Amino acid sequence: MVDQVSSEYPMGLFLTFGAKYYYGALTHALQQRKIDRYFSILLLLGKCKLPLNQQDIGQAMQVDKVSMVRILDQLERSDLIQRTVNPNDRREKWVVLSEKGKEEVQHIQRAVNKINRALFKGLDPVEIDMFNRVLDHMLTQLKSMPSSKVMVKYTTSASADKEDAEL
Amino acid sequence: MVDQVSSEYPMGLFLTFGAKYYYGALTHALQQRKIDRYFSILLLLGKCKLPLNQQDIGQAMQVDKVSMVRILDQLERSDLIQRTVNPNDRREKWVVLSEKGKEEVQHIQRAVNKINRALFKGLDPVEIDMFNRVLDHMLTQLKSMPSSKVMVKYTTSASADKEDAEL
DNA sequence: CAAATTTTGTTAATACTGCGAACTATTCCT
DNA sequence: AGGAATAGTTCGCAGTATTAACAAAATTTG
Repeated sequence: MVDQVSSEYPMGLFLTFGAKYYYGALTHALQQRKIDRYFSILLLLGKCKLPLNQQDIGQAMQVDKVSMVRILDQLERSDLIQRTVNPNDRREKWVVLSEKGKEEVQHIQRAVNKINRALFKGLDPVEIDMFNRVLDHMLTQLKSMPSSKVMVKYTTSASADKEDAEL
Repeated sequence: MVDQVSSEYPMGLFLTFGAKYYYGALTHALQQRKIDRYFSILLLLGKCKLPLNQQDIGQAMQVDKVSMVRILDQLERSDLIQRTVNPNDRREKWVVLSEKGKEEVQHIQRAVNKINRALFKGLDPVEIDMFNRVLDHMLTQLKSMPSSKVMVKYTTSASADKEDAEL
C-alpha cells in the first residue's frame, strides 16, 4: 500500500484504502451473525422514523434503483426487511425492518460504534471533530465538481481472514 | 446520500462516498485523454525510481495478483506500460511506463493536484495537515484490526456525466 | 547435487455488481 | 380522457474479484 497519505496521489486512493479496511474489519466483527453486507442500509432503516421507499434508500446510499431491487430482494429473502405498498401512492413500496432485522441492527450498531471509536483511539477530541468537519467539507466540494459516474462495489469473502486481534 | 458525516454510521460509508466522487471528478477531468482508469498505478510507476514487479504494484495498490495481470494487460495493450523480464530473476517482470505512459502521467498528475487542491479549498493549512495525519492514523488503526477480505471496484461509464462546472 | 518447496506470473471458471433499455402499474398534468 | 412522469421490475451486457490450477524459475533442503 502506498505507505502514507500524500498529496502526490489521488486523495480517493487513501479513502478507498480506508473504506476497504473498514468494511473488512466490520465484516469480520459481524461474521458470527448471518448478515455480511448492506450494513449501512440496515442502519439507515433502523434510524429513520418516516417510511422510506426504495429510491429514497438508493439516494441516501448512492445506489441506483436497479441494484436496489436486487439488494432488497436479498434482504427480504433473509427476512431482514419487509416491503409494503404505500396505500397513498400504490407505485411506491415502503421498506421497513423486520423483527429479525431490528435485532441485527443492534449488533451492527454496536460493531460500528466499536470500530468508529477504535479508529480514533489516541486522538484528541478536537482532532476528531476537525477531521469530521474537513471530511464533510471535502464531500461538499466533490459533489459540486463535474463528475463522471463511478461505481464502487463491495463484496466480502469469508475466507482468508487475518488472524484475530483485539478491537 | 446520508447527508452528513456522523459517528452513527460506518466511517467507511463516508470514505466510500468520497472515493466515488473523487474518481468521478478525476475521470471527468481526464476524459479528453485516452486513459480512464488505473490512475494511481500509473502515478506510482511514474514516481518509483526502482523497477517494480507486478506483485509490488499489487501490494501498493491492494490489488490481488490475478487482477493485476488483467489491469497490466489493458495498460500494455494501450501502450502505456511495458513489461520486461528481470534478468536477475526471470520469474519476475518489471513494469515500466512507456513514453506514452510518461506523457499521460503528466496529465494525470496535473489533474490530481488540481482536485486535491480543490478538495481543501477554503480550509486552513493547519486543518489540512491535521486531516491528513488523522487519516493516516485511521489507516494504521484499521490495518491492525482483524479483517475479512473486501474488494473495492471502480468502473467508469462515460455517459451520464453531471453538467460541467468549474474546478 | 537432486528433489521438494516457494515464488511469480498466467489462464480458466465462477459469481457478483452497476448500467442501460424496455416494461408494467400507478399517479400527475392539462 | 389522454399523455407524460414516476416507482418498481426484469433482462442482458460489461467489468471485475475470487478460487483453483498450472508453468517456469528460483530457493531451500536433505
